[in-house]
Amino acid sequence: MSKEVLGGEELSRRKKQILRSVIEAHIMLGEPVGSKYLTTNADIPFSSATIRNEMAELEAMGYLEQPHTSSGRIPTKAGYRFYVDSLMDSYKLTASEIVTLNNMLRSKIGELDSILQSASKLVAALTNYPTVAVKTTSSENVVEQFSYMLMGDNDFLLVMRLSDGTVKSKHIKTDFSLDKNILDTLTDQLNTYVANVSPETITLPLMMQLEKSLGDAGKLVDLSIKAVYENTVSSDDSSVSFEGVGKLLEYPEFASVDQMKSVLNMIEDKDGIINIMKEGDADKVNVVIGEDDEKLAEHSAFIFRKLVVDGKVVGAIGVFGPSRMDYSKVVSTVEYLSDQISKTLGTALPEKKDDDGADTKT
Amino acid sequence: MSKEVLGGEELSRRKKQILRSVIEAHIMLGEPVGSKYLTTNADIPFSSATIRNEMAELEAMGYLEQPHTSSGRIPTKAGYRFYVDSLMDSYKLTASEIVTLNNMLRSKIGELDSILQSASKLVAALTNYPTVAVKTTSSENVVEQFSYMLMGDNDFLLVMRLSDGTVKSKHIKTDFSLDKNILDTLTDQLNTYVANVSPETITLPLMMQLEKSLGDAGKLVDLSIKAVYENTVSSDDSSVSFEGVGKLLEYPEFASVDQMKSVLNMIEDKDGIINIMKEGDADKVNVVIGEDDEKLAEHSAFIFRKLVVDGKVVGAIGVFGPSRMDYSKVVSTVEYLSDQISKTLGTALPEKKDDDGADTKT
DNA sequence: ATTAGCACTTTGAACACAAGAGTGCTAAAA
DNA sequence: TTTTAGCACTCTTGTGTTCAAAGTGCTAAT
Repeated sequence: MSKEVLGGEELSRRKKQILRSVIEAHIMLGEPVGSKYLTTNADIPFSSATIRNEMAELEAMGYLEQPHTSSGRIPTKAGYRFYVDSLMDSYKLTASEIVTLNNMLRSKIGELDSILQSASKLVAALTNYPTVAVKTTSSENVVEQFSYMLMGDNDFLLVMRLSDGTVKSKHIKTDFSLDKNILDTLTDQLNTYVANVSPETITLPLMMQLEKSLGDAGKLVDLSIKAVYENTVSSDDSSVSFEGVGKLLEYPEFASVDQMKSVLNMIEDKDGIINIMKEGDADKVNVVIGEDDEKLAEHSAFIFRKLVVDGKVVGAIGVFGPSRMDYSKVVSTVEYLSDQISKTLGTALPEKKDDDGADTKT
Repeated sequence: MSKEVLGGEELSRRKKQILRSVIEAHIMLGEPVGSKYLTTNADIPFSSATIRNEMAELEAMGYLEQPHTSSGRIPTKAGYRFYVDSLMDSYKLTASEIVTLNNMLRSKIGELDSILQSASKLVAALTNYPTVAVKTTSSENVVEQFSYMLMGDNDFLLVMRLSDGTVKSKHIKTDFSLDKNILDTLTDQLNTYVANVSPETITLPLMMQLEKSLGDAGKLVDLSIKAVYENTVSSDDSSVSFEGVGKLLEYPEFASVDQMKSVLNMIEDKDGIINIMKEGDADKVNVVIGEDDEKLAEHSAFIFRKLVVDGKVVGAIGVFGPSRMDYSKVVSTVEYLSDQISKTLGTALPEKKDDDGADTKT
């Protein structure tokens, strides 16, 4: 007769079985599930009355709830949580799903942006839930290497390779004549004194010293440092993009104007998404289940995983859906795909040379 | 008793007045407007009966329609069209609106991406309709200049400046040792033979000749040309982004699940948007009003203008809303803003040098 | 410990009904 | 000839009622 509320106490084997059946049935049907349904459709060798008793207890423990006095039970947030953490089988991706995923990766080799885009399209198609792709800009970005392209007599392009692998450039116009020598000197000095240094530590004395030592090119130091700042410190390049939001409308819990409203708000509130994702662990698939007090809207859940490349978090990929979503399939898909992406983008040199070593383009 | 259907025939002064009043009232209220409403709220010096007669004729002519036998009239697509083309006053932007717009432009000088983004946010806020920002990639993009950055002993970054001003790069790994000489030779040759050439005209013989003449660097020709292709021909960089879609829910005609569905579909169908925009004139604000047969969903309208910089269409900015949207205000806002953006982005060199010649970053 | 049975609650669909809004038309007034 | 008052008619919308279905909790029997 355990009646504790969420006491962390063990559930009997039978309770687990019933909880699990309720949740899986509810994931399938989207409707409250009653005792009778379970007796006929799940293989539980007890009568509806027994199940009713057990469900009443599961409700008291906080795993189930009733929308109103007389309808079946639906899982609470705690119920889903328990399911995800302890009850759920992990879904096996089918061979054809794996093939699809791998094809995508192979064809779009190299580019974070385009990988993210096709990955999220693909996951949306595979899971039938909308996906979110996030590209983060690490705040500790520094310029690792400078270079230039001479354009005319009076302008050139300062090219910077950042530590996250992207390449930025800045078009600089001058009021004096440029030549190869001037720019060689400039980039040499920049590579020596400014590369690999956090922009905050670039001091005025350093800059003045650089300017002096550079002669003609000195006039360009100021502009160059500005360019560095623009592309590291103040660059707000992180992007959040959605794919397949329309799919939500197929799920009755979102097919109301109010629900739609909150979803649209969420979509437009990129910071909200980023914040949720920030709090996740970097080395596993995170499952956030929404409820009243949370950042996430009620009846919705968010499954995501950060993308780690060479030890750095470069983005994340996630799936948004109703709280009754197909956790096991989504978790497996996200897990597999993000692992592969991380590997693909890693610096590991190609083992064999039949594959060209293409990589990181901006 | 003219009873032609849309005969292109002149409407009497009184009919115009009534049509206009109906449309403006409907834009305000969002509901069918009846004869009685007009007698009391618009200053039409006739009785409701007279207005009823006129409205019946306007309906026969195709400018108005009744949702059902006994409710007021609402404008048809033809009605809106006539209103936009002939009846509408142009809205005067208020001083504060102009100030807001100009501030935005000043602060974000230089960068198409970020200008588009803030512009669309601003227009969404100002008009209370969602906005669309489109960036197009001109298909005649060619690489104008090649350069490189040596990274390790076995990899380097091929840097390309494209004719649209953007800079792209590709990370290339090799299975032999690199040095400055090899890469200098490579980029020299690329600049001589491949720069400013449409990628379609790069033939195999040319490539083979290049490979031969380059010695060690020859092995890199193939990869380099591949990089050129990736970034010009097959680069699908045009982007469509929405801002403020949630606002639509405030308008009752969109506050239904079905309507939402079609809107979400539209948002996800970037090509659809691009196609609609393609057909617009480049030198004016275009107003597309949706109806059954059109590309655009019923009850919605789309107002947009292309952004022309130095004679090239680089993008577009548009406003999406219900067909009863506030045309005059939206048209004015879009017009003003897109004019200013086009000017701001034009090549005019900075007059004074107190402003650094910042430009085009990737 | 389990189950059959029953009374009870809630939902949701179907239906009827009244009120309100707006029309078209006719006949009178300007 | 043009305008308007008046009236019958239509359609929508909201409300109240009824009724069946689903599912529960509890008691008593197995």
